[in-house]
Amino acid sequence: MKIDPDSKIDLSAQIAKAIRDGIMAGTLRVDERLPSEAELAEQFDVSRPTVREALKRLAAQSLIRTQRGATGGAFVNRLRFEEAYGQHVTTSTLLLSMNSVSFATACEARYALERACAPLSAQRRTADHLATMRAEAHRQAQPGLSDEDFCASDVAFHRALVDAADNPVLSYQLAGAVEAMQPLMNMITFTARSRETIVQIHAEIADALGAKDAATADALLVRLAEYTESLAQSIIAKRDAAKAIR
Amino acid sequence: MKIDPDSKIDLSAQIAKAIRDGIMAGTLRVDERLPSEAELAEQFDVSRPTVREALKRLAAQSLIRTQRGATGGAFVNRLRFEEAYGQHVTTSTLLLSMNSVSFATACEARYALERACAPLSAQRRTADHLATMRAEAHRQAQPGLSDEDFCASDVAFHRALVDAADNPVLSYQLAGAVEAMQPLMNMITFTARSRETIVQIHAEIADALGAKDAATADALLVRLAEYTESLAQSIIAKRDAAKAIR
DNA sequence: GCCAAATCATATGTCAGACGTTTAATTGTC
DNA sequence: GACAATTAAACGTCTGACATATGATTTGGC
Repeated sequence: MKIDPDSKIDLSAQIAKAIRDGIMAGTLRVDERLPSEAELAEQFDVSRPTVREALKRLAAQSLIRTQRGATGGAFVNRLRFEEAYGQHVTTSTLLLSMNSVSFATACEARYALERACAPLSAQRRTADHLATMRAEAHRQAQPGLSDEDFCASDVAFHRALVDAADNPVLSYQLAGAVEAMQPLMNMITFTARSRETIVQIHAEIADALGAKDAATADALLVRLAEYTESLAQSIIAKRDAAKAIR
Repeated sequence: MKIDPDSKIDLSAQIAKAIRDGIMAGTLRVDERLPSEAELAEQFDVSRPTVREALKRLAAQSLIRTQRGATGGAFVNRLRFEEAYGQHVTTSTLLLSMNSVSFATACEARYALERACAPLSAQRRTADHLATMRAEAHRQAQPGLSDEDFCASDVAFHRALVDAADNPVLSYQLAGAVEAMQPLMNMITFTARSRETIVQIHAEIADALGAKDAATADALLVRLAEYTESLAQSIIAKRDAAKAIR
């Protein structure tokens, strides 16, 4: 890849792209060391700060890691699911908030995806997953729990459900949909009765998965989706009514 | 957010985090202009190059955009689904290749997710979506098509299927699963007969969606998943046999 | 001869200052 | 009033330097 100094695009962006392409094409292998900043600067015929800006771009995407010292430098990073999680959730959260995605749309996507992995979860869930789900459900029944903590526990419950499918690709893709919804969920104030309903469904889902009963789990997820949706709608209705009075 | 010069972490990473937190918390709103690089340098008590490295990190995630000139500067970027697509696909592709995710695992995730949106697609598909799907299926039947082009058309077909669900959140999350599988699919050499089978199923899927028949579409996706899986397995078996001879 | 400490070399992290380029606003002229 | 020249602000890039971390080498002592 050549660098064009007269391009409209930043040199650092062009250099970052060139290196990224190399990583994606396999020219640069995992744990391989890139040339030093000084060498890269010479190769691309730019200054070291420009090279550094390019490397920081790649570091922001976890494509490389840097190490100081004598044998240091920039290394092609093995991208792991756990690392990518955070970025994916961050991006998804911002996508929802910045594009004013409705609660209904996000909710629909989330439950559609969860239902997709429910059959696999029913088949493969371990005792560990069931224990986590039951523990979170139990936690959600505690009276003193704040709305925020309730939502956090809700996310943990559903994460366990998804992870039970034992497919890292599914877990990764769903993390964006499930965790990114938390800010939207946080806008809901849960009454004691609504919590009771949710906890009840959660417990039944855990039971269904425990019995490897995919059909029941699916039906329960549908119920949960509908209930969550109706809760949100009543909140929105109340808010609109309050606004109308004002 | 305070910056700690004695921290083990790069100053530029700390500054990037501070600004990112501001964006996520809503302190910095979309299209709002950040202070100039010189002002940021003074605020965080670092040099301008350090600030610039931080800004490049954020630019790599499309969280900000920069503009030159008198009224230029760094602006909080409205993250759009279309922009985020590319990054998501890149990351997903690397996750698959760097973690040696098996074809079976990726395939399972992909079809589970596609099945999740099939009912919605059956309900909401427009004439446009159907036309795209039929056009791609027709293209896949052309004799001279290379394996690579066949796979690309396959991706286009499934993208249309997913987009037909008319839920941007679903489309976004699935893009990672569907498009990231392309390199894995490219490793399969499609015989004339296997292509015929796939094209046939594609055509039937389009018909089922045209008839708003979710159940049939779901069954067809299951068949397609199983067929794709068996194709991959026979390829792997052949390759292993060839390896055993050597 | 072997182990430990001091030294060295290398590479990243950070800084200071400067110049070029882009772009919008201002000013000046006709 | 419209158009052209000037100006100022801000990013993009470069040069050169110093600080700091860290593995490798050398040195010194036993």
